[in-house]
Amino acid sequence: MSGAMLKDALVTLKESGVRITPQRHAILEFLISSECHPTADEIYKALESDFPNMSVATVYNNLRVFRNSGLVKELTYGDASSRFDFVTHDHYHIICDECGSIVDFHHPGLEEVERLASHVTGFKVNSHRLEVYGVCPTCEKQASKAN
Amino acid sequence: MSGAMLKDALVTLKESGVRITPQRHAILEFLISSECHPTADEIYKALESDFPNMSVATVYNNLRVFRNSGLVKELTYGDASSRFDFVTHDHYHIICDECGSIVDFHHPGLEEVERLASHVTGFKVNSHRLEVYGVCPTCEKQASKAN
DNA sequence: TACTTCTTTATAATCATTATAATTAGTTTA
DNA sequence: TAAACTAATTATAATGATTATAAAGAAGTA
Repeated sequence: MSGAMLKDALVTLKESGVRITPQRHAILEFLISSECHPTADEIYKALESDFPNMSVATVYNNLRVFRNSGLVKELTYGDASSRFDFVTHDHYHIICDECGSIVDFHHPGLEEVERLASHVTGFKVNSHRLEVYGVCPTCEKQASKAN
Repeated sequence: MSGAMLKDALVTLKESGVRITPQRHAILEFLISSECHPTADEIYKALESDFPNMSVATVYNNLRVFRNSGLVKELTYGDASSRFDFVTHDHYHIICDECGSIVDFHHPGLEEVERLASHVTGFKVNSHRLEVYGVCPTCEKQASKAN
């Protein structure tokens, strides 16, 4: 399960010539075990006790390394902090407009949309990004209580 | 065409109690006539000659006003500047990984995906965001020339 | 062990966006 | 139309995420 995922990730890195440092190991491990798509700062804070001297720059640098190796996806939100998601199987995100919580859901890939887009625009398609927005059950409950 | 769109937009604003200032008029007009999803700064620079004293804050403030009125959509990209898109009919965007250019394309709404996401997660769905990424014909051509 | 190279750290810089306070300008009402 | 009220604009400073830089440290290699 998650142990194997970590091992695979480390192999992938090594094969592309990236050194495995304790910091990289810890960041990867935290990302894999994390359920909540952390920000760079959350990772930094979570590892503070184990790595009191680690710099925020190290977190950012390594997240970029992981992203370039295809191990990690960056979820961007304008002015707010990016969130980082360890890539496992394909999934999409649904995001609460009220509290910002992110939940995974699975759906077959949208190849048909990619094909149409490519056909209409002449682009060579690489990937797509899909997010659904709404109100999570918790916030929905609180809203109905308030009324 | 675009004249009517501007008029409609002004009516919408007035009806929701938003004052029509020369700056707002100009920003809206520029957004509607623009084909290229400008950033706040691009709008600011484009209107500099007509409004030499206008502040960047004014551009940001008004883009937020327009967004809250549903006239404008904000396209966010992590660290980079947001881009702003006057809402006409529903369309999606395809974005070049090389040069960043954004092209519109039309596709029926993804209600089926929204339904599934809602069913699986228990969220009440409000909206979704879909973007396709790839390489535009221009960049593709340059790449093949380089080889 | 010495050397080269990559990584980390600490810190400063950058840049988009927002907050603040003072001034100006729409809008309303007498 | 003019005073009065309120919202909008301006100029500027502040914020906060991310990146650049340079020096110090650690990993891999001969």
